[in-house]
Amino acid sequence: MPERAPAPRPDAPHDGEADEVVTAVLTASRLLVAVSARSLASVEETLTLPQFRMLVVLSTRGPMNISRLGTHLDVIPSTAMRMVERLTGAGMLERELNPGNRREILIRLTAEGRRVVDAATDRRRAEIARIVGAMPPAHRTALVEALRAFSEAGDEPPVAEQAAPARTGTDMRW
Amino acid sequence: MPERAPAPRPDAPHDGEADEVVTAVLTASRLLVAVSARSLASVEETLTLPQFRMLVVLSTRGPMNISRLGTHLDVIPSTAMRMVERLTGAGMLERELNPGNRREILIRLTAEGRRVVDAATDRRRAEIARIVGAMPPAHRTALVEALRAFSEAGDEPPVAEQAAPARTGTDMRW
DNA sequence: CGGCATGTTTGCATTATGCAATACAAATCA
DNA sequence: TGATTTGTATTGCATAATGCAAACATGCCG
Repeated sequence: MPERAPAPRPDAPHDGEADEVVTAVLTASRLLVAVSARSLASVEETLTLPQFRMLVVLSTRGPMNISRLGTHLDVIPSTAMRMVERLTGAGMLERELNPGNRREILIRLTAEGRRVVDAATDRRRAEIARIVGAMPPAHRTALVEALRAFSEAGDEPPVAEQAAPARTGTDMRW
Repeated sequence: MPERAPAPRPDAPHDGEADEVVTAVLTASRLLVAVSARSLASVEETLTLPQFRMLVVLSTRGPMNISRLGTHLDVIPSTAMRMVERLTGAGMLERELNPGNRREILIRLTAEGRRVVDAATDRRRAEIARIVGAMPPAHRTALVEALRAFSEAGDEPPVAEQAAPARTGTDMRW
């Protein structure tokens, strides 16, 4: 392993307070992942997380071709291809020949696919809402603002070293 | 300890404020997962996320047998078995025959395995710290408290099977 | 038309996973 | 103590997710 020096290090290594924040974030992120997995499992036992992500992309962005679909999921076309085949076989997707361009094929959700997405999404939001509901109300508002600030701060393109698409063990990126 | 609702309603009401919180949480969670994937990829291209999780479990909980290891990762023994084989082949794990009980085998990290875990963990904490550092300081403290309340509200482990946190806190797992 | 770019498929290899069956070892029972 | 049951590890078999490279198909240009 190349001990490549990490480019971004704009902050002091061991600041007690910063450590506290980082730990809080990491802990919360673990909970969030667990919630997602649970919600999905409760709706569709046979659906994997990558498959669910594909349905979600099609649901929120509308029909698109295999390559673009793969791009949204950070996988190469061949992977997207096989996933589409499986989900088509499961009745959740359908392929539509694009009349204007015969080398592209539009992939779209079927009614069944949309049903699954909606059910899982509702379930996840409900689970998160349940957890939030168990928080002291004062913390709820603080959470919204703090998370917004956090998301905003993290939105910036990852400093340097963005070039590599970074090999994908990257599952569960709902 | 906050007044965590003893009987959380299984169905959450969809009032505007709750929706806001849920949306903020979902948005932040996407960012967190992306950060995790990036950090791992930047340290070890050949390591998958499940493999990394296995190393982390062994790092934070110490050596254990295949079955328990699988339990911590939510996979069945055969899956854990094969993962151990691969990671052993990669020089990150080693098997130790248990003298007191010949039907169990202890799996432990090698120095190389520990190095990988530490590097990836440091990298991830650094990335999060970078994001947090870009937040207004006032929001930082609010974030800690709010996330703690959130994690606590959602911490409903089936059993209390967590031993004392062996090392430097933060058993963030993946 | 001929080459280049864009998209889709296939072939091949590896990892992750679950289920079922097997092989041992330890514990329990009759 | 010998037979049965239980706990672990391991192997066989099957499917999904992935990447890379190569084979095709189609659209565009000069």
